[in-house]
Amino acid sequence: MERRIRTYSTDEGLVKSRRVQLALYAAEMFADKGYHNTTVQEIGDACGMGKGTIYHYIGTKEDILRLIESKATVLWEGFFEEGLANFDKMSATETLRHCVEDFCRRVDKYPSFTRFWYQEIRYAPPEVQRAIREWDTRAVALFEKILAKGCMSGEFKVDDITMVAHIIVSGGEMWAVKRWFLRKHFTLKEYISAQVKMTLRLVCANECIVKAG
Amino acid sequence: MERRIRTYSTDEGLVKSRRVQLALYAAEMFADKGYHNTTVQEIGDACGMGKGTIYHYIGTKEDILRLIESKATVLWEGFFEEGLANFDKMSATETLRHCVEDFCRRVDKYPSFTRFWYQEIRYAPPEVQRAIREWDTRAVALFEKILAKGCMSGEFKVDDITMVAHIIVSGGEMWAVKRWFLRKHFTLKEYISAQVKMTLRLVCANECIVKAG
Amino acid sequence: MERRIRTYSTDEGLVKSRRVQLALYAAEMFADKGYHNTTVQEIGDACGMGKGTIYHYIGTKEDILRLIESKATVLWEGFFEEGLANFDKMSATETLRHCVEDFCRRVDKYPSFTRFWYQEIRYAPPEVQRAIREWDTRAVALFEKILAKGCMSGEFKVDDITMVAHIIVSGGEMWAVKRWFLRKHFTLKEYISAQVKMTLRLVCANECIVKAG
Amino acid sequence: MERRIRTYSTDEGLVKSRRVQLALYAAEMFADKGYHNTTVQEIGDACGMGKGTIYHYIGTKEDILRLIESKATVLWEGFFEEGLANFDKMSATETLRHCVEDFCRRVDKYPSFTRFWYQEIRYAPPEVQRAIREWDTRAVALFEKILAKGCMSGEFKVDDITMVAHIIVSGGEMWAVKRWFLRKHFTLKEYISAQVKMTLRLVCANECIVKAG
DNA sequence: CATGAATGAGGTTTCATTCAT
DNA sequence: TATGAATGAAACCTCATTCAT
Repeated sequence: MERRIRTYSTDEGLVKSRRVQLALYAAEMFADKGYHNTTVQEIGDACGMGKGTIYHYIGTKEDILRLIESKATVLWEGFFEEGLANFDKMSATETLRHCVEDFCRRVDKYPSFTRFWYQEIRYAPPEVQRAIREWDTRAVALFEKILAKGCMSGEFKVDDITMVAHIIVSGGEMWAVKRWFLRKHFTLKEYISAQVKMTLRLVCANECIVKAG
Repeated sequence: MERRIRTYSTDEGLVKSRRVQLALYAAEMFADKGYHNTTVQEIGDACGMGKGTIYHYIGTKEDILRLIESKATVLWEGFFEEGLANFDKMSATETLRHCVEDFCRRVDKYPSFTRFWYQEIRYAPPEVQRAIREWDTRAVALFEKILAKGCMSGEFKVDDITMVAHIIVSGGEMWAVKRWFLRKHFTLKEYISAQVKMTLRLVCANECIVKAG
Repeated sequence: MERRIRTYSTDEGLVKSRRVQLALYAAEMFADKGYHNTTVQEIGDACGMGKGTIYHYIGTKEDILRLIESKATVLWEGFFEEGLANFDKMSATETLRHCVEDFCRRVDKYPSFTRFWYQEIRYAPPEVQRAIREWDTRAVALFEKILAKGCMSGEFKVDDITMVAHIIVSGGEMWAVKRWFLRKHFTLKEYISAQVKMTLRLVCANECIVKAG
Repeated sequence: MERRIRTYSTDEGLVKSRRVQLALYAAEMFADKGYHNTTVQEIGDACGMGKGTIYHYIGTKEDILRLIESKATVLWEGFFEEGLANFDKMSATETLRHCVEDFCRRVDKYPSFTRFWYQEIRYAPPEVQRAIREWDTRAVALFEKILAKGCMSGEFKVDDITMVAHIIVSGGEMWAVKRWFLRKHFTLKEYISAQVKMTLRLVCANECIVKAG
């Protein structure tokens, strides 16, 4: 997707590095002030680029949204692969714990990305919206797989796999989205451990007796 | 807060009704297209008001955000009171179930409010941001109270009350925020029942054995 | 063509009058300073409209070119009809004389239109280019018809009708295009009479003997 | 005029050749797309020069217009001299025929010069405008001289020498300016022969009887 | 000498807001 | 009271020009 963005430069390395710079600063600023409250000028100031320079590496302000989206690859690099890599050697419980932790840590590492996608997605062009939701869906799908395996092995007992997977993913994302609240009460470590605990409680086989339903 | 918004009209009833109209239509439109992609003109068209007329009842486009926030009272009307009203007559479990259900239904009734607050809050003036978060915090506090009571009565066993309350609230809100995903998999009824089930599982006293944490 | 131009106004009469105003002033300015040396601001100043007001009646600066083209109808109104109306009552010679005169006078009345089309046509969108050339072609065709009739009646003797028609039309247009030169040497009256004389000389039946060819 | 254009180079030969290159390519491009739709970048691409290199040989984009004008010398090289050189040996008719032909051929050889001067002259600085019109005026003057001689010798009979000279020159220029029309109907050879014929008809001594004037 | 990355002035366009009717 | 025509501030974007390499 990034390939199609206009540039006046032919130095591929430079283009790449400038775009990374732009995406990083802009994601931060968009998450903080919103896409429409951030001018190209300001982004330029933040990156130490002139307004005109920016337009050597993008064609449109909207393209910055594309850049940010394409930086998601960095954020998720290895997440989906690693999660499943050791599937055989580890128990489902271990895998789940590992993935929940990893997921939360990644969210914490680039919180602006998550906030961005919750908040600014509407201003992005449709392909970007689709792409971002795709990531989300993939994450849910990963956890579905893990849960399914755990159920088959008898480690887990889950009524609705999709629902639990969704809760896990949303739970991780909240760390970025509801920062203002969560940071007041938890450290990252605490939050992660709570998420893990909660998750395991939701899936553990010897279910507590729920009196009504 | 709404009191301070400029109006050229002296007919209080008219002011009120016009503002309700504005808030309703605008909330919808902002949730759909975003604050900055919705022009005053369009809002006027949607409400059947001329652009000029709108400015008889507000001073600034931003004021519409204030109106929307103050309409939240309608959304939450009775929620906090009812939740606690029958505290004595009902068990904590019953109260919890009731409140989770009620919460989800309210989110479902005006999804644009929730989406609005997740997505457009950044464009609102600080007092409005604070006010909106206040609602959120109040909801969390309500569930904290319920959980605390349940713990004291021995019905529940919860490690971290705040965390669970937060999960409940976020879970409800997700119904509006992740519509695009959840509607594909669940009806409102299913979602609510899953939320309730999950919640109870998280708090039930005869806990499942979690191996690590 | 004008129909498709964006406007925010619904008052059709107003739209029309504003657009006429714009077209007139802009044609003048474009002919004088060129499309690209004339800012929308300046056009606004000239018409006594604010920059923003202009954009209530057009969507794009380019649209002004469309407006100008569509004002050509006014310039040519009646030209093609009248020319042929009295075809039966008048001799071909009389008709020719009349049309040449009329053509020159029209060019003189709105010289900026002709200069515009010689000079700025390249900046106009393709449909406008086509439309303008269409007018030119129609004018040539009119003279072709007159010449053909004269030839049949024996009044004229013309080798290449198209060529002569082209010369007549270009000759008239030059009055606007080469103003800077022609005005130094001729008045409009003189120019017209010279054009007529030249034309008749080119078509008269008792041809002079051209010694070589 | 060209002398005054800034250069950072001291190698006069290089400067000259670079400028010729620039003028040729740019004239073409300006005639095709217009001065303002042609970027310095594009001119550089066309000539195989870097954008920066161009600015070693000119000071301003406008200077390219100066270069183009000064390349007109090439176009007209010999035209004025040759025309009059054999004035004594040839009849006025022969001279006239020769010059009309030569004029048309030169227009055809570098049509972009003519189109350029009809269309982009307004974007050129005043001295250039004056210079270009000077060429035009010189051409008219040349034909005036020829016509005058022919009148004196009795070969021609012309009412208004200036007018006829103007018609000849414009007629030649039209071959470049109204290409889109003329090429559909004539080859260069046909056009030239028609121009010659027409010219001779306009000046021949045993005039046809024109009934009015 | 040649290059192209960087710059910012200046243009177009949008849209919240005012104000006369 | 209701309207929408008028406005201009402020945003995006282009591109001539400079300058370090």
